[in-house]
Amino acid sequence: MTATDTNGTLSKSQQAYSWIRERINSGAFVPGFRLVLGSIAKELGVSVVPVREAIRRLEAEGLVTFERNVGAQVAMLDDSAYSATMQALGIVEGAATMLSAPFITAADIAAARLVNAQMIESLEHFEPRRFTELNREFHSVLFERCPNDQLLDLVHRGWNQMNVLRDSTFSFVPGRARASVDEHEHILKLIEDGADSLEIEMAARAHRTRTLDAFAAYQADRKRSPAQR
Amino acid sequence: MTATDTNGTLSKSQQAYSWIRERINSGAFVPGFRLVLGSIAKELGVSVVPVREAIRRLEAEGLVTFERNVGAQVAMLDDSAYSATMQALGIVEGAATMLSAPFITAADIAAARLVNAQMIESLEHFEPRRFTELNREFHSVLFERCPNDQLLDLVHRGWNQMNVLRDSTFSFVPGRARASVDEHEHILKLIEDGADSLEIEMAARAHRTRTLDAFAAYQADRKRSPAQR
DNA sequence: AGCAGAGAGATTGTATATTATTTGAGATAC
DNA sequence: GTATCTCAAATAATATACAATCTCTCTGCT
Repeated sequence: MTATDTNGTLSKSQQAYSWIRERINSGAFVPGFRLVLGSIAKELGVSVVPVREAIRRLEAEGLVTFERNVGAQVAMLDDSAYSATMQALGIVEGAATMLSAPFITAADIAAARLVNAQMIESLEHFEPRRFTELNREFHSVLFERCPNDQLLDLVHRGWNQMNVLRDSTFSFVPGRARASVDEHEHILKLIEDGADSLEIEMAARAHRTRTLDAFAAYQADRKRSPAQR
Repeated sequence: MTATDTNGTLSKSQQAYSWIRERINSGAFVPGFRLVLGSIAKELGVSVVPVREAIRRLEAEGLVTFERNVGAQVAMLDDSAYSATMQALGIVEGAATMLSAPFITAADIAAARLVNAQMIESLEHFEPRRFTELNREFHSVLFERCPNDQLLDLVHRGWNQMNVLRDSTFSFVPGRARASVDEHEHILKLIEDGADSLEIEMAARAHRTRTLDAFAAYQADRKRSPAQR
């Protein structure tokens, strides 16, 4: 019964939601792109109401901004918002990792190491998108077993918000990639050794803090010489 | 009320949103209450679409649950969801307090102490709702100066979700109230003394953890003797 | 060059039809 | 006689089409 309700009959608003979300995530709708209700409705072959509802939902998730009587556009995080999101994600994700730790199996760790190895490989021919994918896959192992659904939800939200603007910023420090991979291994080791929960949490958080610092440095550098990117 | 500031022209969906939200917060719409689109629309004198949008927004905030072709009802957190929310809130709020600490002024601390004193007073003639109000007011001082808006938003979300079900659960441990007030003072003192940021964070988090423990104990007790409450 | 007004385009809201779910009555089987 | 299954009617959500309101832009006049 619940199996069949999600199958063929998918509510049009949900359909619209998935459709738009897909485009945002794939980068077809870049940050700042204006989402016109009528156009989307016509393209999807539905009315404007479901589209509107879908957009409202995306707004609540922070993927879309909405202005009264003006319309919606794909969220565009400026540098400061990006930093804030990253910091918040670090806090939430660190806690989720800490809570997950007792439930992470040896198999999980092995899988994570495999992903990490792929990340190292991918450094040869660096492709930002692929690296980001792998990165998310790795981190998933760290927090997916978190027994607190509420917290886990916050983590997912944070990741999604980061994804919104990744095209414009994720390649900001190629030099950071290598260090990132090493930190991954460090965190894995802590979990494997059954380290103190606070230590695990802070290691996971620091992993983001360092990215944040690298970003700030890059940002300052970019300001100094805006020409050569 | 902040009611008439941006209004004059207040979008009907926003109007509906505020109206429903008000009722939920005031307890007029108790957890589990069924929100029928048509009825609300008629009572507000608007069409069903704005109401629907308002409810979708409340759903995104976690205050309302929505089921396809069935309808909406005020969210009802069971014990486990309540615990999870509380734990997540503790984590997020603890971090927010930690980040706020450097910006908290002597005046802020004085104000917080005043609120705390009122909480002690209110213990004489204990009124759960008043106590909850004061509690939120106190905690606001601790995290409102948080420079990270994203994180602050998560804190607010958490508090609102707690509010949804407070009527049914907040009076669960009157004995906890006194300890809570003492912990408040402890946190204030740490901030005042410029304690280590991690120490502040963990003190703030522990404040919630203890409430959580008390709740678990109460829960177990209730299971043992469900008759006498 | 700068301001005013008209018009196009997009959002917001209403009325209405459609679709899905639930509920209750009646009939049949045990 | 009770229980269960089926079918129909009511109820409520979902989607469409239409109307009205607002915003932004482009053009023309001073």
